[in-house]
Amino acid sequence: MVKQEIRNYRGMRDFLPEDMRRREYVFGILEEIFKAHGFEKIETPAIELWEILSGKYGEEEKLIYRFKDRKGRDIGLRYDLTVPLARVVAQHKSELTFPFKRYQMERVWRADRPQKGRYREFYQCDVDIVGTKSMLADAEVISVIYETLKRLNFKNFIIRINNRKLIKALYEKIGEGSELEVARAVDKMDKKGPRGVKEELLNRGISPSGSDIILKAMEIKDIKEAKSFYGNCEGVMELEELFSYLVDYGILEEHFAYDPSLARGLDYYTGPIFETVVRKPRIGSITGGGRYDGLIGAFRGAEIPATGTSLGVERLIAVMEELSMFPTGISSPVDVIVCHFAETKGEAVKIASKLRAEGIRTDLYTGEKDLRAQLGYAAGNGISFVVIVGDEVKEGKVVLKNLRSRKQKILSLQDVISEVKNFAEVRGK
RNA sequence: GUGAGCGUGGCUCAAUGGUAGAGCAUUGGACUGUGGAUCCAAGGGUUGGGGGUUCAAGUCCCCUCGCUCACCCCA
Repeated sequence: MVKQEIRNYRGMRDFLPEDMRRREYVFGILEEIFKAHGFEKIETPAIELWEILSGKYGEEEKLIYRFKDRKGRDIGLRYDLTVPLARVVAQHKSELTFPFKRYQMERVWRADRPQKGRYREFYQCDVDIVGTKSMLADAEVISVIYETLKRLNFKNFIIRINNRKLIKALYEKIGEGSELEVARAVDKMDKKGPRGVKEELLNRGISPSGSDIILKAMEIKDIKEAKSFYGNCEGVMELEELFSYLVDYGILEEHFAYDPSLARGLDYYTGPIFETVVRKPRIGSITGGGRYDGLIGAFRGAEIPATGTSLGVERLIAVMEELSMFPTGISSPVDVIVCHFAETKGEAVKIASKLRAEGIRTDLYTGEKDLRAQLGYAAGNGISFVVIVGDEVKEGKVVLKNLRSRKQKILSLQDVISEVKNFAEVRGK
């Protein structure tokens, strides 16, 4: 037999139990918040027909995993959850009620080169509202982002907000290059500063005077200034309305801001765009989204407006890990483990069953090692309570040992149940 | 796609161009009911792969594959 490589395909990860505990904690909170805002969950296939995916992402299209099936049909792995949503809406329009609020938490694939916080297979969590042009929908989406981050205990985050219409207006104002080139250059403000952006603009063939106008627009600090710069255009009015709602939602001003340099790479955005950044671990954006009124129309004649965001769970987790933001309570999968000796295995099974029937999360030691090793197993899994089934079982008693305090007592099964339940409840809060 | 750094037992890492090693893990034995123990012993490697320089290469050079980080772009 030829020695085979045992490894993952590049950019693909295995999630071991320890990883999954943290992941499910985050997923659970996301889902809780989505549901609390009236969003419903859907799922769509990993594979889409190529024609569904093609032409939606601009230059990003080269990062789509593309294959042929056995009959030579052109297919691809989904690149995000927004285009599949657009297909679903176009395809099942008559079965949906609008405005349609849905969330989705699934894998997406990108044939990118991996690096910190970036993988070829990763989960995205999308929340979108389809079928309304109201800025209230955009505000609702931003509120979900805000509530989620608050709930996960994020402190230093800022939701940057801009409007594609203002980038377009800026491009029309100077009438040089293309909207996309202006967007690309302006987007580098964060990393390269004004001088770097100017250089980018000049390299892209935009005149010095045009560049100066753009740089001036980049100095705009708030929506009021934007109004005097752009006039009473649609882009400004939308943002004005949006910002007033954000205040109504109670979103603190330190957590959102008008940012003229936010552009976002994807082609399909048409209105307000937003993304969340954290200062501390340098990891790029943790959420990104915006309004895409034209995308669904690309599948279906009639235009259906939509807005939404994607939350980058992988990056949320990366930040939380780096800043030790996970609560300690999620370290143990069970409340109690039942340990036993050669002569008491049968009794141990019965006791474990009774504990489980009481709704107590119970592990039963399934190995063949001695008590010392069984306690080691319990400690290694972060389990708080051990029930030791020994000779005392003849008198209807077992040993309940608390691994944290190292104290133990001989109790009846009833007393064990109430003691463990008590503890589990306290910890649950 | 571009650039940089790194590849040594399953894992973490040693080894001036001069006999490939340690710790952990694994397996067997000792230890009969209290925190992954301890003691004894064993197995495990074409130093990612290929070529070159040299009396001699884990070490130097070239190619290739892989990993990591950055750029581009993105979550």
